[in-house]
Amino acid sequence: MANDKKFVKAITSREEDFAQWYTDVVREAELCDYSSVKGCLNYLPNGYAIWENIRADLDKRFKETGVENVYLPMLIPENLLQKEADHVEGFAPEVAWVTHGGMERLQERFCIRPTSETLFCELWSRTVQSYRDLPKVWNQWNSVLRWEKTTRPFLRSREFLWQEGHTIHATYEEAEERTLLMWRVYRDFISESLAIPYVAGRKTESEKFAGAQDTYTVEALMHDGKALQSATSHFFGKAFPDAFDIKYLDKDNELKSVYETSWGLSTRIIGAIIMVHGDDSGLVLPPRIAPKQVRVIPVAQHKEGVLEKAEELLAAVQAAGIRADIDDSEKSPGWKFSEQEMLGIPARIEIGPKDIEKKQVVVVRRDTREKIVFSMEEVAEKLGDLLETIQKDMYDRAKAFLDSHIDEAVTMDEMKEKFKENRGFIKAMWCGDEKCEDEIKTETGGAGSRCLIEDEDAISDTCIYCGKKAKYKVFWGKSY
RNA sequence: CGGAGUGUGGCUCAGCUUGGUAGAGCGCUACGUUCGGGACGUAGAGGCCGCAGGUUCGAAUCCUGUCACUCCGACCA
Repeated sequence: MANDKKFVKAITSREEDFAQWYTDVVREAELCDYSSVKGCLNYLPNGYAIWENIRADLDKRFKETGVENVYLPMLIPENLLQKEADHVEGFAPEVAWVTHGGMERLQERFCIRPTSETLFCELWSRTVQSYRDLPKVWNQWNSVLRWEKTTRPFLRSREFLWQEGHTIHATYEEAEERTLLMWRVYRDFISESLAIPYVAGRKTESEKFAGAQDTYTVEALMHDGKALQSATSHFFGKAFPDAFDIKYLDKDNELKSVYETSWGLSTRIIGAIIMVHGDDSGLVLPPRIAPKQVRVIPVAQHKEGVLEKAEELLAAVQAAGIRADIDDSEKSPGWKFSEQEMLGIPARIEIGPKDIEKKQVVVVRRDTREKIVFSMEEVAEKLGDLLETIQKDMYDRAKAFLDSHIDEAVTMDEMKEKFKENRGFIKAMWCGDEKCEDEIKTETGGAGSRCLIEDEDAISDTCIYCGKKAKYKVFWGKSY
């Protein structure tokens, strides 16, 4: 009777209904709460703490490359947004407008920023005059608003948190270098800190960011076989800055154009962490960004000395530089185990009367559920290594999953068949014609071009769809 | 924006077909017993049934309108 789980609410399994599993995890791990405004989230402590850690880690990496942080307004006058044609066209359908100030209708309406290229450019057009003012390598941590029709927590919300980096440079080469550098920073961050493997490359013409000359993407593979664009770095060339008339006087006394980049990573990445690492018991967080890395769970804590010993252990673990807490609530141990697993805390320490007697503790890994017995003295010092092992194993498992979901195809029939049996990425040749790209997406039931593959040998000479001469090798996949 | 669905204590839902003034489980509070994989007992607190009209002696229930949310598509970080 003690283990009768009839009334305990379990989350939906991943195999049964992946979308429902995702929603269950988000809710049960208390990452966020649906607000009264569609598509806007209440970030709860568990979810926001993950974002804070992502932010701290990434911000450090940015600053190591010379990035400076700034903050620009949330409102953009309509005329500014209109300045770059492709950009307006790209964002117009999904911007929200502020039309009134108090009771009075505004002469010119403001849009709530969907992104801030225009504000940065307007600022630089007034302030950049000399080659001595270059480059500008700026970033801001903020939120943006896009009036999405369909929303899902973290993956697609109307307001979302992100960072948007914007830079201008004197030369084409320098700007391009920066674009590639930030792309590198994202890839390192995502694989090293989040334990998420990826495929990466340049976007096709149709998949590029509105107004960009080149867009470089980092694509992660979710457990259901769908891709998630996890970070992007854009090279704008000088079209955008020229539209805003950003000009500087060079050493040779000539007025010259600047070259621009922008790059961003959003709270969407939290969705990737959930869908890459999570399992049927809930969230599994990579130790490096987990708000709490270890939880101490006393067993039979009412018994003489248990709680004291547990507190002692917690202090020792914290002293070793590990983010740890203790669950000394009145709940049963079983409940606490499940809770710790749901929250994705990478490891727990169980300590009860039997352990104290034997001067040991039981450490349980979240990712594998493996139980390891440590002596009381060594646990604090060995935990750090264990967390690193967990981090590495999580990456390796995800990498093995990704590798086993990458395949290639030469004919459409082969491609369609492979998308049916083994979702993920399929490599195939493409002529470069947007029509073929569209048709491939339609025929495969939604597998679009994810990115170009530019460092590998061709599979064949002809486009998989039309049979004409192939220009590109491409990763195709269904995506979020 | 198309298709489908749902709005009833904090949560999940029953009640609606056939109108009579609101229920269950979980959670919450207090006390007691428990404690190595989501414990149990007893006693409590908590809801003008999404909103606005209408029909009726009487509406959670029937009618009209409206708003919101969820899921599936098309569009997007």
